[in-house]
Amino acid sequence: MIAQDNNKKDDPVKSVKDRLLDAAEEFFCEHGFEGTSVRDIASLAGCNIASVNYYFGSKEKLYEEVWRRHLIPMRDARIASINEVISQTEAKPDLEDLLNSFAYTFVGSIVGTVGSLRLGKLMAREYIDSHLPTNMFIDEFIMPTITAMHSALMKTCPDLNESKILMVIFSLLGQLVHLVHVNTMFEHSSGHWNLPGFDSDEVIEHIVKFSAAGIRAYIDK
Amino acid sequence: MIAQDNNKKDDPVKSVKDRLLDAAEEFFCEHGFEGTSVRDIASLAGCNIASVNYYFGSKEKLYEEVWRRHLIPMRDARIASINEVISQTEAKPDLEDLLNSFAYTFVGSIVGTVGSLRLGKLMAREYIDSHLPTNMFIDEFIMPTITAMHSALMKTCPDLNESKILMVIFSLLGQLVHLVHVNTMFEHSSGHWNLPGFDSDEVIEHIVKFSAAGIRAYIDK
DNA sequence: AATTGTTTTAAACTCCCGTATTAAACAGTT
DNA sequence: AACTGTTTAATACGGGAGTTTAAAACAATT
Repeated sequence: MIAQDNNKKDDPVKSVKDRLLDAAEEFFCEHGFEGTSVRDIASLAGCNIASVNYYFGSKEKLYEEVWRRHLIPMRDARIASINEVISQTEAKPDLEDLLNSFAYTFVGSIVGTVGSLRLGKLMAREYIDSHLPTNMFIDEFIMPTITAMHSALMKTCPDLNESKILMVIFSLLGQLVHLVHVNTMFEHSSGHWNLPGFDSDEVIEHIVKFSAAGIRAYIDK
Repeated sequence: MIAQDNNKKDDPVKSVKDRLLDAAEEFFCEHGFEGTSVRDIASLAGCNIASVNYYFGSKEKLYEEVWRRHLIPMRDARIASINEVISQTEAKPDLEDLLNSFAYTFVGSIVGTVGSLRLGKLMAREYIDSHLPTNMFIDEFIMPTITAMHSALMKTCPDLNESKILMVIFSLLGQLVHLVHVNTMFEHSSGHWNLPGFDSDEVIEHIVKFSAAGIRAYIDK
């Protein structure tokens, strides 16, 4: 038998279905939906081409499965990190605590571990052209997170005009998404333009300070 | 001869090369590089498939040409808007003026006119998986803009620690890029989740106020 | 009018795609 | 051991991709 390099067939513990999901995730994140073939996936998973259709029915269904594996846990982790801060105390929670907790969970669930690092790219791709069922990404993922942050901010900053809350969430998300993008870009650049001293923790610390000041600009007046 | 609908063959003033560039831009923005075929482009331009290779050599080269048409003007407009503010007065320029001018130029050059609206999508796609020559996007476009903004901020906020300047530029760009992304998303959503009162001008006004406060958090201490 | 160089055309070429088919290998039960 | 349902395997199918080719159409010059 010809040796098959660079695949995951030898992993004895994972089932074919899981190996397919892992391989699909890697390829979808790296090259997008249209950019990856079921042959690529099957080859990396170390199994036959027909397995994709056998286990998932189609390439689209496999893509959706890849998403569902992480979508719900990510969303729940973010919402939980929000609720954790605002339920710690009966009194008004600290703004910096809320921002810090949310920022770390937001970025950490994407770039934290090596295995889920690529999810940032997957998210960004889905932003632009969706291959998921209609608005599943927005409705089941983005909106619940925004809603949780919305009520948390109302409790943390009672004096903040409600019409401005969406704005500050917008700014916060913009910075965090940008951080994820930059992180994923660095992963694949040839490295000749890596910014000096670009440390994720440092950037998060900055985002918290920067955003807290931005939010308070609407309060202190 | 069979009538060819929905193409631009009838435009008498534009050359085949320009029609190809227009058609390619439309398709590349809408469906991405891998998502569009040279047959689509040629059909929309109202010319033969072989014309793409005849005039541009390859699909990749055509894509690069599409970029170059807008890359340089956009970059120059942004840098000019920065320099305009800081050269208006011999004294220290106003921070809000700088941010406001840059923000409007940044967003306006992408979503301002109908014709260049799609550039937001093109940018967003290029962020994720580049089909341009290595780092052409970063080196020729992003970096010069950051550098111009860097020196402008140094002049506007002399007390701002230089190590923090990159951070605040990061935050500013993150919010602006996010605004562009959201704008492009709304363009193609089914509209059932359009945020109430999401007005670009209002958001820019917010970003300026939010960011100015964030920047001053590093100064007033 | 003939010639030359350029542009446009239709068709073919080669390659890879997602999926379907069919049979072989396997695992568990009787 | 034979049967049964599940999983893997090799292969074929129809289609679309980017590119190339060679001839036709055109334009300009002599």
